Amino acid sequence: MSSRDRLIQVTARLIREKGMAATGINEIITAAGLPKGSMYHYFPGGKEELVKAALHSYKDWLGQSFKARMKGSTTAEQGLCGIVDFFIHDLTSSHYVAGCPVATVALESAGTAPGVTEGVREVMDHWIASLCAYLQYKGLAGNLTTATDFITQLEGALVMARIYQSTEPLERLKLKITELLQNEHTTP
Amino acid sequence: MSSRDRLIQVTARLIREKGMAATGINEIITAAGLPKGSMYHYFPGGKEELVKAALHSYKDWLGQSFKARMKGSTTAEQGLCGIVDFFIHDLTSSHYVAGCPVATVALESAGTAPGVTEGVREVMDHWIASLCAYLQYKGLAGNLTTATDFITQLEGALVMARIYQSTEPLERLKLKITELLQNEHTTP
DNA sequence: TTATAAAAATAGACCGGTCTGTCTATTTTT
DNA sequence: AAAAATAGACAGACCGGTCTATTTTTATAA
Repeated sequence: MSSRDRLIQVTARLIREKGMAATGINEIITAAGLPKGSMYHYFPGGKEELVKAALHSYKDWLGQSFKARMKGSTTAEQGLCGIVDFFIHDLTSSHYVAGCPVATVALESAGTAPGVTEGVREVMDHWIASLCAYLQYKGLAGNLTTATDFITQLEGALVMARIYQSTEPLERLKLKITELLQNEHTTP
Repeated sequence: MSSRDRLIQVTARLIREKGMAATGINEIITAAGLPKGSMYHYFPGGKEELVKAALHSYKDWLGQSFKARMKGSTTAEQGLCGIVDFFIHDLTSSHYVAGCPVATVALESAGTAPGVTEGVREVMDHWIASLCAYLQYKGLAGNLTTATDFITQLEGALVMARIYQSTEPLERLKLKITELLQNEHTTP
């Protein structure tokens, strides 16, 4: 992996675990095994640019994972269920250290760093659009609202899962998927 | 207000806006107009103890607000709607700087500071129990699950609201309250 | 193919500032 | 007089970021 990619990967992991403010530049370059010069060579914009690149990498990574789980399933219900399972696996295998890759940064930056929040928004938009395309592909009259509702509930479940160190909130979300899909295309 | 309370209030506001890691002790004491000696006099445990005290204050404050909105409403639907409206007001009047008081800290501390996460969990437990008691008071066969589901969806909506700087996620939650209550006590 | 110039990347010392936390006084209250 | 609270200097570590070399790679020309 290139030095640039290594910086992004390390940053992505650290901000996912403890957020942006608690993740230092020195910590990042030490974990990546690179000198500070390299970091500011690839990311002249400093920490903010690096964080945005890390968010961007999540956009691609999760977007791909979403598509894979969608296309590998026969029904929309199964697809959404697979996405939830994906996060269940991530949570348990990391002992609840790895939650939603962007939520922590989103809350940290909401009032203070508009540029970072914009990056978060781009990731969200991509996830929702990706999900929406899948729902339509599966023949559902799914619109952006349906996909947005699912992601919203997923975010809530991920917050609660990390607080209580339990997958129960996500298991409950899985139970509600059918109902969520049914209710959506009956309402205007 | 006592010096101790002032420290708690200031800390509560700051961690709500930008989290725990980005909020410094010096910033807190400056905003509170107190010397460092006072801070470590009241909170010998340092930053963590102060943050936990701030979380505790949120427990009381929001718990009271919840009860007030519940008792002031005729139906359970109206009560829950009032809670959502409470957050809508907080978000808009603060220009989306003030979201859920504990979510940011919850995500920041989930993997790194167990003591703080425990504080978050105590707040959540209190909110859920308070909500549950209200649902039963209103004659619903509401159990902990119903209240937990509502809070979970509220958390998700609050995250999305801050990302998109919009109250729409919360407005959509309001529309789903009736359905949420109906579905709950029909399932075992 | 080799010599050389230009560009890219690596390396880390260093800067001013801020971090949490400690410590000793001094003032205020009991 | 004793206890509580206020006051802030100070310490050692770390912060993000800048800056100058040095090494490595790439491109070009003989």
